[in-house]
Amino acid sequence: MGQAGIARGATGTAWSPWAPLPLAMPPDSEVLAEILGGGQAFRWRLEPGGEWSGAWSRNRVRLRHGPEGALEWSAPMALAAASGPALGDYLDSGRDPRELADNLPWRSDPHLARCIASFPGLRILRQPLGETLLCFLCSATKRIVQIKQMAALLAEAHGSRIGSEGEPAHALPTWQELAEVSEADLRACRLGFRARHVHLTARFLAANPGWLEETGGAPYPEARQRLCQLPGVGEKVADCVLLFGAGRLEAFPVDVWILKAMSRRYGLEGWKPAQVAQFGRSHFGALAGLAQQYLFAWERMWEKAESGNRKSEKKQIG
DNA sequence: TACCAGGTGGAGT
DNA sequence: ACTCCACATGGT
Repeated sequence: MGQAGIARGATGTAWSPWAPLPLAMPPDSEVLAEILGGGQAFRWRLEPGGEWSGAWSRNRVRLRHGPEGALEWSAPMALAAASGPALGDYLDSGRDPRELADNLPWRSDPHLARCIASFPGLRILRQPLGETLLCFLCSATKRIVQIKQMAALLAEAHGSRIGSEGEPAHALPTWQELAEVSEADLRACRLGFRARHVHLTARFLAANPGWLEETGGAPYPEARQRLCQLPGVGEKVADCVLLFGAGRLEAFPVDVWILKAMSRRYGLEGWKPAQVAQFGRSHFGALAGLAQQYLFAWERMWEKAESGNRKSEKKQIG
């Protein structure tokens, strides 16, 4: 594959040659895993070869580390011309994550400083608004791997094909497409009680064209309020949609991990989610959502390490 | 086997 | 306004 020309995978899909992806502060493999697989997006998977394959809108790409820690991308030949710019936009390549993080109040917040240092180059993705809404409607009381599974089933069953073959080969269904899908068929995608929310939201959005796009452009408080009118969307999901699907970095989603983090690291024991959200926006400021992602990543890493420690203790004692 | 997962909505105080 | 709980499903 070193020579010029196209690569052909085992499935027969022709992929463009690997091309460099210019990125300030490219993430190492751990941080890349946090960006693509850490709960912002649910359409990426780590292939056996070590590269990531993902899909959004009508795009499909593969991503891997090249020489010097830089990132390289490849896409199905027919889509490759559009995929480069699209991937740059998706990864917010125009911004330097170090500069963004430097505008967080880490100087007066030792825990935040520690989180930022642990995930250098962490980025907030710029995902399509509709897809972000769909995935986070599915997210309620589910683990990330399960949300990925639901998204994959929805795409396969109800999304249009992207490119020719290989995985993931289907786009997520649009809201127009979802409006034609019965609640029972959504349940068949293992959505459980979330199927009703997706179904009702789809009917609403199909009946109100432009509503979602208008919401994405509205000022934060109004956008949040509008999203919360959708069935299945509460304050947490609304904030995730605005943060990951509309680039609204002031949104501060509060899930169980952030509740733990704010309780353990900031002493906010027993605080309600709405109170924590208010605290987060005011303490972390205009980039609160970025701070949130650092806290989220750090807390999950910490708990994983903690459970690992307990296991090895048990081993030694028993 | 219980308990938990990037929660929300409705009912009852 | 606040508290409690059902809601589907799969993993530990």
